[in-house]
Amino acid sequence: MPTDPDHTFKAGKTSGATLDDVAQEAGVSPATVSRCLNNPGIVRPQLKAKVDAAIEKLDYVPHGAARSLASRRSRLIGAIFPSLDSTLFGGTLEALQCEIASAGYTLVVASSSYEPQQECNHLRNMLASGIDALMLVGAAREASVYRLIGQRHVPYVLTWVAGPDGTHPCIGFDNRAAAAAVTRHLLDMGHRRFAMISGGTATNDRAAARLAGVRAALEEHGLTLDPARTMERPFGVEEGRAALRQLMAREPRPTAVVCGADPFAYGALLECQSLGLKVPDEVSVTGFDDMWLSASLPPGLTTVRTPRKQMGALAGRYLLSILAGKETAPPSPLDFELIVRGSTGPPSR
Amino acid sequence: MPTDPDHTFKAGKTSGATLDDVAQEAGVSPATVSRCLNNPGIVRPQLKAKVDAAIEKLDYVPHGAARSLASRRSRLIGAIFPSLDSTLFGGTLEALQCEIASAGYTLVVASSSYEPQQECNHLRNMLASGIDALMLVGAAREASVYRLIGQRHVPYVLTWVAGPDGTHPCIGFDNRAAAAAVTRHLLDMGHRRFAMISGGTATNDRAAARLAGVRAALEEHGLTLDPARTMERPFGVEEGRAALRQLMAREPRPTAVVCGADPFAYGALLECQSLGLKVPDEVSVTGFDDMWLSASLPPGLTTVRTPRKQMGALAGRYLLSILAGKETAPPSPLDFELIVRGSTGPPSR
DNA sequence: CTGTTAGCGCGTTCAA
DNA sequence: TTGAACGCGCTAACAG
Repeated sequence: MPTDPDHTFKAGKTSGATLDDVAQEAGVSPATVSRCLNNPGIVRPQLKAKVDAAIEKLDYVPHGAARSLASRRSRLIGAIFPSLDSTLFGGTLEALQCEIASAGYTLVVASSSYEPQQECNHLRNMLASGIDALMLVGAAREASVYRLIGQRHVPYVLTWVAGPDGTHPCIGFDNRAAAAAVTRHLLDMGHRRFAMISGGTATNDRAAARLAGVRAALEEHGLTLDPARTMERPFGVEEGRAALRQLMAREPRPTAVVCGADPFAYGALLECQSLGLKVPDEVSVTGFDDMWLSASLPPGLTTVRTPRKQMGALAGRYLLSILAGKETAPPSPLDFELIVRGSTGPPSR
Repeated sequence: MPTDPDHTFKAGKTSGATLDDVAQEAGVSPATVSRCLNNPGIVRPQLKAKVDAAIEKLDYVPHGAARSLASRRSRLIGAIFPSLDSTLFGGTLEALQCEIASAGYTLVVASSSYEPQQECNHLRNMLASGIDALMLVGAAREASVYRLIGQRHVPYVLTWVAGPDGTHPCIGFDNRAAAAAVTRHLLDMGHRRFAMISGGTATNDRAAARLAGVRAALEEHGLTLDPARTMERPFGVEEGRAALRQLMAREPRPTAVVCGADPFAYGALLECQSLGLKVPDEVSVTGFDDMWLSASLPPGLTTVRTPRKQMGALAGRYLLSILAGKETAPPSPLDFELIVRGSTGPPSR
C-alpha cells in the first residue's frame, strides 16, 4: 500500500528484451532460442551462432519467473542457518553458494537465530519463493517443518549432523563421537576431574550430542559429569570466560575443561591467563570446531576440526545431483579430526 | 541433461493447491482470492473469512514465480558480499535478512571472493532470478556492473562506504575518516614512527580508504608512511603475525602499528607476546572493526567500532522504502566510534 | 533439427 | 465491492 502510488517504483519497467525479441532478431522461432538456452546440444551450430549474436546484441537476460512458471523449476536453492552472524557457518555457507552457483543455481538464505519458530517461518517463505531444494542445519526440529517439505516434495539435506538413523539425508559428522574423542584424549592423559562448558541443548542437537559424547566417554571410565560443573551458556567468548571463573571458584577444581565450541575455549584460555592459571599445567582446555584463532591463541587450542567447508560443498553437490535426476546414494558421515595443541597436557601431581 | 530421464526428480509434481482451487473451495472468484492476498483491505470481511478458511484448509502457498510473472516483482532482494566466510560481514548479512524478511522479502546472497569478475557473474545470475533490489559492498567496481543495474532499473545500495559524492546511494561510514581518527589518537599520544598492515587495496576500496586516512592524518603532522613499513596482506591472523615480525625486524622499529582490520591486529598482538614485546609500552597496536575478540584479547585492542548490523538493517530499510514507492532521502553517512583499550599508550622515552 | 500451439498460476485491467 | 477475461515470458508437447 504505497502512500503515493504515483511515485511507486516501477520494477522492471524497461525490463529489457524478451525471448521473442531475440527470436525475431535472429530470424528463428522462440522455441529455438529456448533450446539454445536449455539444451544447446540439439540445435544446429549455425543457428545457435545467430541466436547467440542476437542475445549479445540485445543484451538479453532470461526472465527467471517466466522460466520457473513454465518449467516448474526455480533454479533457487534455500538454506536456513541457526545464525549468520558467527564465523561458524560462514565456511559452509560460502562453499554451498559456490558449489550451486557453478551449476547456475542461486542461493536464498535465512537465519533462524536458533529459534525453531523462525525456521518454520522462513521455510514457508522460501517454499513460496519456489525453492527447488533446501539445506538445513541439525536434525532436531518441529515435525511441522518436515511435514511441510515432505508435502512439497522438496529435496533437502541436513548438515552438521550425521544421520542417527536413515530418516533424513545428512551431510555431516558425528558430534557425539567427536566430543567423545576429545574427552578420551584427556582421559588418556590421566584427567579424572572434568568440567564442561556447553551450548544450549534445548534447541541445538549438535550441542546436545557433544554433551552426550563427553558423558559417554567419561562413563567408559566409570566417571560422571558433575551437574554443578556443567555450564550451559549462549555461545560467546565472554560467556566462556565467566563460566571458567565460576568453575574455578569451586573446590576441588577440575583439571580439564571441555568446551562445546571454540569461542568458549578462547574465553576460558583468556580467563586462565587473567587468573594466573597455567595451561595446561594447572588446567587443560579443549575447544570444538578449530576456528580461526585456535592455532594462534597461546598455547594453541586442542580442538576438533570439523569439515565446515566440505559440508557446504557436499551438501550442494548432493542436492544438485538429485535435482539432475541422478540416482544419489544417501551420503555417509564425514570425518572430523582431533587437533592436539598446547592447551592440553597431563594433570599435575 | 539427466543421464536417466525416467528418474529425473519431478520438481513441484504435487505442487499443492492453486489460487483457483482456493477460489472454488471458498465459492468466490480467483480475483477475490488474489485481493485477499495482496490488498485485504478492499474485500468484505465476510468473504475474506471464507477465503482464509479455504487457504487454511487447502494449505495453500502462493506460487512465487506466477506472482512474479504477473506482478513484475519477485519479492527477492539480492546481496553480494566480498566474502561470506569471515565474521566481518556476518552481522550485516544477518541484519539485512532479518529486516527484509519482516516485509515478506527473501534474500538471495552470493560471495565474490574479493574478485570483481565474480561479482559481475553473480549479478547477472541474480538479475536473471529477477531480484527487485540489490545490496553491494564498497563503491569501486567495474563500470559494467553499474551499467547492468542501471539498465534494469534495479534499486541498489552500497554499504561499508560513505558516498564520496552523490553518485550512488550509500549506507556506510567514512573509512578514511575512521582510519584518520585512530591515527590521530596515536599522534596525540606522541607517536611519530608508524607502520601499517593493510588489506589489499587493489580491489578493496575500503582498505584503500583506510590506508589513505592514515596517510592523511600523518601528513597533518608532516609525517609520511614509509613504504617499507606498509605491508599489504590478505586478511588473516597469521598474516598479521608475520607482518608484525617483519616490521619489528627493521630498525628503527615503529612505535605504533596501525592495522586495517582486527584480524591483523590480533595476529600482531599475539606475535608481540611471542617476541616478548610489551604492548603498549614498546609498541602500540590498533585494529579496525571491533570484532568479537577485541575486547577480550589482552591487553584489549584499541580499534574502530563500525556499524555492521546497522548497515545491514538500514540498507534493508532503505531498499524496502524505495520498493514501496516512498520518497526516500539519500542516506547520510553513519557514525563510527573510536574504542580506546589497552593496546595503545604513549611511546616509551 | 525446427516451428507451432498451449498453457504454467497469478495480478490486473475492465465492466457489472 | 466483486467477477470475467487477458496476458506476463517462457518451456514443453507435438507436428513437420
